[in-house]
Amino acid sequence: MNNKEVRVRFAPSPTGGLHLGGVRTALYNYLFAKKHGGSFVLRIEDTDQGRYVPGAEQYIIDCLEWCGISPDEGPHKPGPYGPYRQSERKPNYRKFAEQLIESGNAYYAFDTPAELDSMREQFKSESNPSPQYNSIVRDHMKNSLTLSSEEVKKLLDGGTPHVIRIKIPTSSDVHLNDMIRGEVIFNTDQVDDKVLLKADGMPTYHLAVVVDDYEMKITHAFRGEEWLPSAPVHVLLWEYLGWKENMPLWAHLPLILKPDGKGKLSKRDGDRLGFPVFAMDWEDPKTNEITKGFKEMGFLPEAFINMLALLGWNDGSGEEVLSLDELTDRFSIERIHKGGAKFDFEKAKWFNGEWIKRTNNDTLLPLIKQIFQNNGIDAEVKLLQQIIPMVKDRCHLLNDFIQQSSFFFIAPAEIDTASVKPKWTENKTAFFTKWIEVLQSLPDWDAVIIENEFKKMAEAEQIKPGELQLPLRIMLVGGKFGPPVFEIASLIGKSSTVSRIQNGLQAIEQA
RNA sequence: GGCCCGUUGGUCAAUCGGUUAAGACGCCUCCCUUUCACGGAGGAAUGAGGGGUUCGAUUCCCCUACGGGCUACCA
Repeated sequence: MNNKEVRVRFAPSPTGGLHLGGVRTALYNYLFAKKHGGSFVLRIEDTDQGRYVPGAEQYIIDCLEWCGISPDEGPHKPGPYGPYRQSERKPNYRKFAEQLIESGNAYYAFDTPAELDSMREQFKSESNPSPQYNSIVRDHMKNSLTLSSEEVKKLLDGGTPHVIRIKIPTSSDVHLNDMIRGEVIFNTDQVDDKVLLKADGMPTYHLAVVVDDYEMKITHAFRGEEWLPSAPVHVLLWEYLGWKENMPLWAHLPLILKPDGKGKLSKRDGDRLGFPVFAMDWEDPKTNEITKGFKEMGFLPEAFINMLALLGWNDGSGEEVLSLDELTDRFSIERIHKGGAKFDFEKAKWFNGEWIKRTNNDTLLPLIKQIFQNNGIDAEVKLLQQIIPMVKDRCHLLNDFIQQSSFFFIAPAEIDTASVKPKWTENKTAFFTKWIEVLQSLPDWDAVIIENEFKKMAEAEQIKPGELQLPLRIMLVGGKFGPPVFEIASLIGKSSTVSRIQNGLQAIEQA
């Protein structure tokens, strides 16, 4: 770190929804940058024109903003090291690839995809199911190592499609000092001659990540563990380009795994198991298929990032509910785990419940109002202000407010008569019929008064109040849930209470 | 197949050679509540296996097993 300003980057590909793992990588970048007073850069790695998805970039920016971890520099927020889209940096890469050819660390390769296929077919064997373009194979291929310089020049001048590959040295060890994993050693005999510059002139990830990290003065590079196997290529590139001194410190993050089976979490798992995998709703522009996001599922951003931060890291204190500021304060790379963590949606919901409880009612209000609106209910603000503190403790998701309080605004569509019908008796019908009259004559409409009257009358009728309270609840809210029943009655008002009892009685009789 | 990474209850995990092996989620019981929750009190449940090193290993080393990642002109 030696006095250099900390600069980190989150470098996603704009290929679709932003995955949990991606958000966590962005989050760790953000936490680390903020903790050290550094800069957090967003770089769009759109070098694969075939996988580019329009709208994905803006979506990523929106997700980060929702999470409260917006980058300091990026395509949306120009800084001194732009442009921040690799496609716009295209002219930049070729010269470095050619510089590598110049220094003997790379070469032109003219093999067609078909020739590569047949090579793989030819070298494929029981003991080597996936042959690589390596030091042995390259001698049998069409490249500037096997062709004469005249032939190469002719091909180049003739505009023959070609790529530039790194020339991996034989039998040497590449050392990588990972901040999380310590020293990892790779033998170059296991590494293949990766393509650096594609036939379309675009760099591959391998070249682009090194060039851009260098030019953007990145000091610490976080990425998923799936990148570890290609790390030696990157280390070699830093060396060959003469930038070794400036190579960022690497941190390969553990993966987020499927809750059940094995393997890394994918969008499919979310669909299959019924929980979101993306930060926010993602609509595929091709198919118009919408994949649910945590936001729309009713998560608070504070809870979402809190849960993610703790998936693979903790501060050792045992405290789990932490704000972004607290996370920033406590974050440390040394405490990031090495092993992958299975995602647990139940725990995620618990985090959200905790955050709903500790979020101001005023902050909650517009969110809840919006959710009601989405459900076709125009919730009156004054009423909401009374309802939110009453029900927030029973909600794990913001959407739970619908189940827990929609009956304040509209009469229940369905009534759970099955819970009361078996124990229903004639005298209960009589009770409620009479009770309606009492209610109508009540001068003041107040929860305590209603409750007292209710109990008084139950006693007079010689029925246990408990036997009557559940039916009353069912009639007012539709089921066995919600806050104290007399408070509900008080809030929905006399006429609604009376009409719901009337309808309820009818429904129970008919059931 | 090869290479690399990993392995404490069902899940997230603390422990940095000596502990009755924390805590949280989930689950179960009880209390509160004649709704559902919240809250409170309890409970069941963990060091993959085998070798070393050491007075002493969950902790250090090795092997095995298991899990994962990578093995594209995708990132």
